[in-house]
Amino acid sequence: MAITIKDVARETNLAISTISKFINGGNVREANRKKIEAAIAKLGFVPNDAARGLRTFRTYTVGMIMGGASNQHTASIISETEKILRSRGYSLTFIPLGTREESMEPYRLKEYVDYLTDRGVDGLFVTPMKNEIDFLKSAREQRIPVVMIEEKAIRSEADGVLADCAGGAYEIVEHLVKNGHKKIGIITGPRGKLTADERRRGYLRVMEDYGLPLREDYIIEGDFTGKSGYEGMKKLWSLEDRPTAVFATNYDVCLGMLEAVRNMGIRVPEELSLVTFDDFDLSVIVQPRLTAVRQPVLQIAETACELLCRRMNGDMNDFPRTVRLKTECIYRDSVMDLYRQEEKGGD
Amino acid sequence: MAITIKDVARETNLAISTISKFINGGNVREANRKKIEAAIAKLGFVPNDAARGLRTFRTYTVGMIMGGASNQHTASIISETEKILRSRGYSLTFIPLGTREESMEPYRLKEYVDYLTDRGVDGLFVTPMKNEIDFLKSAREQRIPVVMIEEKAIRSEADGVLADCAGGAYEIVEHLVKNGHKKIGIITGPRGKLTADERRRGYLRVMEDYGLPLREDYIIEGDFTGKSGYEGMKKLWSLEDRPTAVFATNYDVCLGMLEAVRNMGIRVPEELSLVTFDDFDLSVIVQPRLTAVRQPVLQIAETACELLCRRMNGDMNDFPRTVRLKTECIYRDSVMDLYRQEEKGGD
DNA sequence: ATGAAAGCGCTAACAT
DNA sequence: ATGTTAGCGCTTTCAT
Repeated sequence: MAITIKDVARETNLAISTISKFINGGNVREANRKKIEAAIAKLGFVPNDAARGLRTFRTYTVGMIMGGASNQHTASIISETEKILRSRGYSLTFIPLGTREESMEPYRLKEYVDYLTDRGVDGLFVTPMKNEIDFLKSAREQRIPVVMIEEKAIRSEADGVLADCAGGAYEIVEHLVKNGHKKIGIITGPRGKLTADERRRGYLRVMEDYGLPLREDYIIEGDFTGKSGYEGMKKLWSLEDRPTAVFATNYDVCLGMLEAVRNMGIRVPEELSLVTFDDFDLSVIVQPRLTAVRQPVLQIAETACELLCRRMNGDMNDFPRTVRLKTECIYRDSVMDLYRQEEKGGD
Repeated sequence: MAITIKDVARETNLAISTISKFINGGNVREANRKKIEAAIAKLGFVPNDAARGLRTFRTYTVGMIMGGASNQHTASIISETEKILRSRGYSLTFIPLGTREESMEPYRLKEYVDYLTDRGVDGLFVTPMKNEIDFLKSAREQRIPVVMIEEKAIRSEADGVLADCAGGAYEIVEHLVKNGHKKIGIITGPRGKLTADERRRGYLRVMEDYGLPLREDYIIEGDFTGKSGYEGMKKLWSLEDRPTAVFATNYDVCLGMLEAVRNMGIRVPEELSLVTFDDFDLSVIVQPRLTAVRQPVLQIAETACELLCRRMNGDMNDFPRTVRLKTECIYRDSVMDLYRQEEKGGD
């Protein structure tokens, strides 16, 4: 950091303001442009962001508060987001939310947002596990734009980019129905969390549209943790009239569910069919390979960056905006075709 | 960011420099201390890091270049590191290396280091997938301390914190031997990568110490990717004289190996015993549960932070330092006891 | 212990 | 198009 704009000015015999202008894309005489470029290269000058930020009231930094990336899905979003942001001149200050083993630390969210807005960020990505009371307060007060990824604040105080959860859930549950399943269990996410509610809604709509009876004992209230998946599965299997298929509404729930399935020695899909939201990166090694809803992670990242950058540039045109991205169902081996089984004379 | 130190000075009728002194832990009269604290609380003053950094030539930011966190192991390190650093007043600028699906992007490492040192960081954590030529050059020139996590630069230009790989590998391979295995395959990491070389060494030492013949066809040269695990396993299984056990030297290799095992319908541990480096967070759902070497992730994070903070405070006392942390073997169900099998009259 | 003032590197308003 | 200069918020001598 020894080389400053002053050194470049001296080297080129130009005023520092001219150098500054050049750096920021202003017009300079062709001859000077070359001189400046040469000097910058020779000296290895890099603008000091702290100094620049002091004047412009910008930090060229974007904060990101997100789950601990213990799955490919989240990891891809982080990775892609960082790459795009960096290409646009922002670096990423990252605060990981607790990983699966730890507690969910739900009540820290506001603290993290405050921390980042205090330290200074030009924008913020947040993917809450659970919405806290007015956790975006400091961002709002300081007019720091926030884009929520994979979630949407109830009070529309931020933009949101998320998958079409209801649609994805609908499609995958419908797949079960089309394969002859009528007794379908679901392990849900926490009430009040939009993505959770929507996935539940997708399930409910399929049941409604196909005229299938809604059984309360098949709807397990979970909270998107592995534990709730594990216990939910146990509960479902302990029913007298067991479901023939279960829908896990996110990655962690699915993990817990699989653990229970394994512990109880349930054969999939012979005894029980399984589908899940969030594509399972380890599906290649999990027996059998899971039929799943895949979220368009790259698109989510791109859209979120695009939106946040627009906001950071002051374009609040369509605020608050909620962008929905289509999901994709990946059909694998975890669903039994009950019709075919019947033909074969099976149970 | 509207409230500045000036406002606090005005509110308290003290000089700016006194407020500054107080903020930085200097001595002020008791009465003034109270006045200042009250004013800060009332106004909600937060020091501007950009301005502060402009004077102190610090950014209060630490860079981290690390794998994309697609497994629990990496996620825990990132999460823990960020938490510790934040408690010490640093925020984390994160650059994820490519996730598993993508290319390894090995030749970008230097670019990332340059980016971070240019943007300005007080310190740097790096976990390279592969060492590039002098990728720490810019950090060295700018005297930005670097702590390598889970790796150690060949040229000792940085501190390193890593698990006792050779020891861990030794222990887990020895476990195979103790269970009667003599024909043991290994899928290695890339030559020249310290952690890879050490894990290989642990394997070799067991073979040496127990007087087991070293068979070249059992040593598969991999590169720590899932692909090499997959292909390595296929190669091993295609041998006329197959190994009875295989050692996967990292998480990704293990994943690939498991995929191959699954595709070829190999029964574990009946036909083949498996052990792996890096504890498998999904071991609960992988059939059978894998015997693995667990790295002390929390300790690694703590030690790395401790070391980097010392360096950032100018304490280069024991530089360059390499800290070794003991691993732990988790014994599960993926290893067949060949002795017991013999008694039973098995093959 | 407190205050006055210089200046970190940069941008932006204004003057040329 | 280029130069001059003030000042962003803070730390840090140097006086007092």
